[in-house]
Amino acid sequence: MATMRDVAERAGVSIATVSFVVNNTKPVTDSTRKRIEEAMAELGFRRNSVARALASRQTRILALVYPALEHHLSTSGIEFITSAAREARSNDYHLVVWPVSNDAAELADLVGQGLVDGVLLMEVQLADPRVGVLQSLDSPFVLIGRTAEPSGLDYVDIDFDESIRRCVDHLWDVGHRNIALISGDQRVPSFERYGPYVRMEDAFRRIAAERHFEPVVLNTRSGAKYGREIALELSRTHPQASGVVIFGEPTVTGLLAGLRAAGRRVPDDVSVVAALAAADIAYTTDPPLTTLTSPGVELGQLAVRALLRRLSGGEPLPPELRCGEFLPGESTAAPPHVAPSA
Amino acid sequence: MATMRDVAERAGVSIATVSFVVNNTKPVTDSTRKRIEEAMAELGFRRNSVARALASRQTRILALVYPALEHHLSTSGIEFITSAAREARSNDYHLVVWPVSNDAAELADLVGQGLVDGVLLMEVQLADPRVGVLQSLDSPFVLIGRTAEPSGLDYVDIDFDESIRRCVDHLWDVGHRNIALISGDQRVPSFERYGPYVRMEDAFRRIAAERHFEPVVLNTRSGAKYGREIALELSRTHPQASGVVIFGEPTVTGLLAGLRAAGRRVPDDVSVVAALAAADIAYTTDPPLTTLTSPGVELGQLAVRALLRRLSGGEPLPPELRCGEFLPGESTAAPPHVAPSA
DNA sequence: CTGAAAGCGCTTACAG
DNA sequence: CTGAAAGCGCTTACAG
Repeated sequence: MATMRDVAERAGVSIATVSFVVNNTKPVTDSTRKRIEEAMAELGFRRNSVARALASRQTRILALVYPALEHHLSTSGIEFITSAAREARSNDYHLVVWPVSNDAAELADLVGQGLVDGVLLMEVQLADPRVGVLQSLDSPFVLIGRTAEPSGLDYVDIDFDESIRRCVDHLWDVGHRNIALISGDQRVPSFERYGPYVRMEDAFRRIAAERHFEPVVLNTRSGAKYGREIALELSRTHPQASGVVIFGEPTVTGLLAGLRAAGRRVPDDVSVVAALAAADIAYTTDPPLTTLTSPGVELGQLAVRALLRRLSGGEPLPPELRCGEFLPGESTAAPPHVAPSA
Repeated sequence: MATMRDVAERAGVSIATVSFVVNNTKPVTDSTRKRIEEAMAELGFRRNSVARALASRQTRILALVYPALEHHLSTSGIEFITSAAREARSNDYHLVVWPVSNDAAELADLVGQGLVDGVLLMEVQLADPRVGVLQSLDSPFVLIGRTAEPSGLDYVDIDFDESIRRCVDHLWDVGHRNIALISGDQRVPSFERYGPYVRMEDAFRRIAAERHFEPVVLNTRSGAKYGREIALELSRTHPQASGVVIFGEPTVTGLLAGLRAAGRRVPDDVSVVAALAAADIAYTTDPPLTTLTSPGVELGQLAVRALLRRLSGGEPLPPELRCGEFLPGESTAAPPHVAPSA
């Protein structure tokens, strides 16, 4: 591999001047720039990114941290990663994946290596020990999600309030008055005070209060298997619930299978809205699910932008909350024995 | 951040000696080792990985290359990535994600930066231009998948032959004689001569010849939507097909929805086997799918090991072909109008 | 067993 | 506009 020294020699200039044209960081006469560019082309020069990182004190590498053991990555999680990696690349950054546990020590160890300029933190808990670690190490970071008190922190997150509102509104509008939310199970260790669960439930209760209906909230672990089980529980404990908003891609497909197994027809007996799922999910189910999609792609991009802004030393970007798209399907209809409201 | 120089000063030794204990690369007396370790602890020393990379000429970073635009990452793709990242970490390596197109120039550009010690190449085509690039750049690499002529190359791949055989055997054993394979669509540009499609179809035809049945092969783009469509096409063009082996996670769920929409019962009218899907998929469908799982986790680990072996300069690891697990579900049964063979 | 020193390939004040 | 030189924080022959 040709180095800057090789290029400089061939072009008859100093390596500093080569650096100036490679990085376009100082004015250089057209003629010497041309000589240097020719030399680079002839030698097939490629700037060594490690040497640059050491000298410039920035690696142009970002880390994506997610607790892989504890949280299965959903389709939207995948979209998020791919989107973040792509946004990073288009800014000449790299993205490393750190599937570390939700444990602060390992994260501190990794950040301490000095390999990355900043960190994207996925699956944030309301009280997340990793935030303190990052702050004390003085490492720039952006949360995907947010803590209980995120003021002053950079974050992008799903707008749970608006998301749940749209799902409930849809059910309400077609006539449902007995609406249940199926959220996640906070008793699972790494999901204690898990932001999405808490925020969805809060939003749901708030909306129920506004609308004067009795909120039914069930909690289940994530996974198709558990979705199947919760379908049975719902039918047993809340047979009157005619509309269901459910979070989690694998869980909702399990729910449909479970409802069918329990002899309950969708949407004739029960209407189901899949909240924050992939758009594709409607095609995978019968009937096609009414879906509020997850804004994974958008959040991935926004998160990287916020982090890059922070790295540039510029004015931090304001937090962003995003909602997915509402895609009507065939899993929702008027409740049984009730005429839809005009 | 404390540097080796700081540690050396505090311990009253040279930085070389500090390096020897940090890397455990030369014998050091117990007493001076102890002094150095104390100094490191007191200063909270963490070795700077960028400086090490420059000096030692290895970054200990691996790249995972996948054409994100062209190929949607499936659940097993994610399992693969997470598994690879974890195996890398447990060997003190990092994994960067390069969602680059299937285009050789961009890959050459990235590798030329010298950021990574080696490359994992996903979604390999039978004639893959990226292989030549990597060879000419002299960059160690491992294929996930393989080209038409992979001899001499390091690779890990799914054992398509055995996978398809297991799926067909299962259908055959319960009495099916009209068996169809639903594979991918090679007319889609980035899937031309895509290894998995070609190999599955070849295997299927070979098995059909052995068993003396007429192989039906349909091709469809990947995605739930297309799965739905292919269900209709299958019913129209091959109504006699009583058993179906289908590849692709989103596609199979679409197929089930489409079959139901077409009024065909699973497994009473048609038996369906999901080949190389996530184990979880059975829970998401009604009936639960009979599934041959994808060995994503195992392959991720094997691929990284093969690459690390190559980097170590040791004897290359032999290629590995892996099959998933066969998980009987409820989507397969004896064909209609035919008693199962004793 | 330990140290002095060169060097990895760049960037970046500083001078001119 | 261009160059000489220090320095980023390590590793690694080479000596002793």
